[in-house]
Order: sequence, then structure tokens, then C-alpha cells
Amino acid sequence: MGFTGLSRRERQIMEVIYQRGKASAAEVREAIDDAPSYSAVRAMLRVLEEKGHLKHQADGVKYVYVPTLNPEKAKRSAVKHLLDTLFSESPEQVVAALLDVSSKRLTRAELERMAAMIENAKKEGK
Amino acid sequence: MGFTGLSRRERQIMEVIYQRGKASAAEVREAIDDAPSYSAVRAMLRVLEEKGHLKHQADGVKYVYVPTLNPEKAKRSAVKHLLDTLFSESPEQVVAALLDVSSKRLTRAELERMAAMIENAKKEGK
DNA sequence: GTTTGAGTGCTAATTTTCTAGCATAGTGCT
DNA sequence: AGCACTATGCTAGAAAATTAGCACTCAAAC
Repeated sequence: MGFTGLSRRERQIMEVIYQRGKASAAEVREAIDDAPSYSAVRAMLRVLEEKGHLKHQADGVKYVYVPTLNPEKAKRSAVKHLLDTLFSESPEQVVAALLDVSSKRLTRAELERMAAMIENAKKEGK
Repeated sequence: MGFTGLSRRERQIMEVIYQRGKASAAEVREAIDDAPSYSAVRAMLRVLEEKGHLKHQADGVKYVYVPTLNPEKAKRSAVKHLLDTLFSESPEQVVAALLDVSSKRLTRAELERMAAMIENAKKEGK
């Protein structure tokens, strides 16, 4: 499932939670730039849980929210969505943008590992 | 600018337009799954234009809408956002997901080109 | 030149999203 | 026990998004 179907705030909240893996209402609120009230955040967490996007665990007295969807699926789904919408199904362009955006931070080792993954895909696709 | 800040419908519409490069109100409507009325689509196109995300050109009698933001910037911005939220700043994981999602469609030539891009990045990062 | 069709601009109203605030409960401190 | 603090559950209301519908324009077909 993509983020389509979520309202603006809901999406913001889901993003924070995916980013951190899990988060309490207060943490979500802190992480949002133009954050709404604490009450509002709590209300929306409840709604997101109702809709099935989140579940919560009691951590001591408070609730910690976690995505329902397994992270790997979420990632694949997001990449697929990106391919469909912005990249006209062209994985190459994604790689290009990726290198462009993160070139400064990339170490040689990381690049090697990426190359290895691609090498591997070549073999498999034989 | 990412899609943050847009409402659910607005986002859907922007995605359609990025996907196709440009689109008329009728085309946008057709491309949306659970589409609202034609009027509704037109109204939102107008709003998106006011907000500066779209501009329109007259194509004969009708309007064709085009993104304001240059496609390259949009792509970079989207990839960056994805890195920030779901991928903990790890470009490798993006490549992994990408190969995973599109493995079936990838030709050898495409893989070669990706490999070449990475090779190139290695040299530059020297 | 008038009728028809496809388009636009606008506005009022509905629906959804978003928000604040109050009532309540548990914990820890004194 | 009483107080302060930090939670939660809930609900009413405000604000924003979404929608439908009408009035109008223009071009082409008749």
C-alpha cells in the first residue's frame, strides 16, 4: 500500500514513523515541522490505527506506534510508485537521480556494493 | 519541492500530470481511479495553478496543464525525500529495492548502463 | 444564424480533515 | 492523602478540501 489515500497530515505522520521505525505521539509531534497540537497528533494516530496503517504497543504508560506494513514491502511499494509516476518506468533514471542526490556522501565502498548488486542482477537475468 | 503540503486529491492530480508530462482536465480525470467529477478536477487544477505547482497552456480551445517545476528537479527532490523517509539515507537500499521491483523488466543493456553510471561516480569521487 | 458540443469561470454547499479542550487514570513525590 | 505530571479517550467545532451545478464563450455543423 502506498501513501495514496492518506490526507496530508496523515502522510506526514506516517513518514515520521517509517523514518524512525516507531514513535510516540510526542515524538511524532516534535518531528513535524509545522506541527499541529499534541491533541491533534494523538487523534490522527488513532485514525491511522483504525485505518490499519499503524498499530500501537504500550511502552510503560505510553503508546508507541509502529507501521503495520513490513518495512521491506513498504520500501518496494514506494520505489514502485516512484517508478510509475515520475520515472516512466525507467530504473536507470532512478539510479541517475540517486547518484546525483547523494553523490557527496557516497563512499567508494558503497559504490562497490551497488555495483555488485547490479552485477548480480546481470547474472541472474541470464 | 516535494508533494508535502498537498492534499490527497491534489497529490493524485500532480502525479498524473508528472506521469504524462502534461494533461487536460479530462485526461486527468480518466487517469484517476476513484475519480471525482469533471468539475472537481477542474477546480483543483485551478487551485494547483494558483499555488504555483502547475501552469496551463491553451491547446486549441482547451487547457493543457504542465508542472511548473522542471522534471529533473522534481525527480531529484522525490528521490531525496524517499531517502530521508523510508531508506535512512542509504542509497544502497534504494538500489536493492529498485532491482527487486523491476528485475523482470530489466534488460542486460539497462543493467550495463546502470553499472556504467556507478563506475563513473567512482571515478569522480576519487 | 442558430443549434450543439466542448470547453471555461465561478460559487455555494457538502464532506473530510484537522484542531482544541475537557474528563479521566496512573505514577511518583512529599 | 494530596499534588503535579504525563498519559489516554472522547467530542464538538473550525478550517480546509472536495464536490456539483449553473452561466457563459467559442467553433463548427447544419
